[in-house]
Amino acid sequence: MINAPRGVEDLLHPKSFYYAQIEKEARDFFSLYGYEEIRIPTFERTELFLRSVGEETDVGKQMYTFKDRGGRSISLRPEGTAGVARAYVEHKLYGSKKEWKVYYMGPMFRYEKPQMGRLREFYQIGVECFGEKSPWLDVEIIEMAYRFLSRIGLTDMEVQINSIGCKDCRGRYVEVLKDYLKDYLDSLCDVCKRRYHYNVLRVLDCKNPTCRSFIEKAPQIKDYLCSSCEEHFNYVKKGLENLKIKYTINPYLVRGLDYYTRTIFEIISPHLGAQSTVCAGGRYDDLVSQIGGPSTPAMGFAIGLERLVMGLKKEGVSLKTPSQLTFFIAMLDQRYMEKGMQVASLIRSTGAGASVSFKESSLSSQLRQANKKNFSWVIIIGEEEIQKKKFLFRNMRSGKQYEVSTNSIEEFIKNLKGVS
RNA sequence: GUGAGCGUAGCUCAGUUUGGUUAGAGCACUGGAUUGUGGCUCCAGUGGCCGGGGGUUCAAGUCCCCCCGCUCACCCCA
Repeated sequence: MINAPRGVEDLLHPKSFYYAQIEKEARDFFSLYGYEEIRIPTFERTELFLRSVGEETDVGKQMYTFKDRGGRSISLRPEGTAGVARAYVEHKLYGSKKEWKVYYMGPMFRYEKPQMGRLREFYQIGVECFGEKSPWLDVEIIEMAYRFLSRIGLTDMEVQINSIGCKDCRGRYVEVLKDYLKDYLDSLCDVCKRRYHYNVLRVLDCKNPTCRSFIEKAPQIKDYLCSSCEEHFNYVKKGLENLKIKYTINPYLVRGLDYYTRTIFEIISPHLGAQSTVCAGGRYDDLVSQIGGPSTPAMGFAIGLERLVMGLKKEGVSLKTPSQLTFFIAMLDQRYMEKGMQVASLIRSTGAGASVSFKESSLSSQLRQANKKNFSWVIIIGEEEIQKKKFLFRNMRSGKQYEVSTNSIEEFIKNLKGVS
């Protein structure tokens, strides 16, 4: 018995249905904002991801990386943004002066130890816009994420925003923060001691109570933003209020990567444990230049499907399967299979659903099956029906039965459709 | 990478503390009560390498060791 590798899962119904439904909704909804779908490769040159995440060493270790037969280093995409940015540069879309608005969806891969809401293969839906620096884009994108999640049915959400400034003002802030923490370095937790050196901003979201007490009194980035970053952030806040999007400013919200600039945001679904971020996004004005394109402002977000579905489940939201006219064809003997298959075929040609009972079992059992699976109608085929050249249509809601002759089946179904 | 918890029927779990005949329940499935009619009820039945291997013992689901897997948390989080 060969099991699936660690950290991957089969998506069975109803989860597969949920994913499909959410993806369908995403296509419809994002297009209302003028976004088009892009399908990017599931693997890229490793270098692309390494360059997009910066010099960070830990991150590279969490990728599925291998050499192809030509000796090139290839990695399965750990996220969507880098690939989209690469496509933007490769197709020279910056030439057209217009902003480029795209969405994508599909599996991502990270070699991590699986835990709640975190798998090695996981699904994301993402949105990116290139070539627009206006804070109003930030507002629209946050709105789009928020409204999309509401539309799917998530109600318990918290929108958190923050500005981490640009290279210049963040650089200054990092120095100030380091200077402040220097005196407490010995009291910080072991993890923060390390973070102090390689990514001091990460100290800000440490959960350790002792660290927290120092963090609460620490200087905050909002007081160190340069005037244009501050102005940008003010527009974002005002814009969100204008659209009645409730948000909280989380001064400790940070990002591990250094291509992020200015606005960053997360949408949290509480009661999802340690992995409660359903949607994370932000502005990344430095990414395109980092991977070799012309300096281009950009902003986007990604939604994690497993967490979204978990959130829906916790809230008791269920996405309804569209009610469909469905027939279950029960046979009293395998001899009538040929007839049964013909009837099923005929029914499907009218656009209604039909399932044939393949197994030989009692009529009781077949009706039980049909009931369990929520069929609205059962067609019974037995000796009597064959003799009379009529089929017995049983309505599973009312229990009423109708004799329908072979050549009036289509008409019968047509009438049913008119009613339902 | 670190730590903790768990692994018994298709599913959810009891039984493990204190070793003792043939390993249980509920749900699901199949049949019957109803010789061709579902849901409710009742009766019966199918279904287990008790995660794998080794050890202790007259005897191991139960105790000991190793391995594997799952889960949660930490780390990390694009």
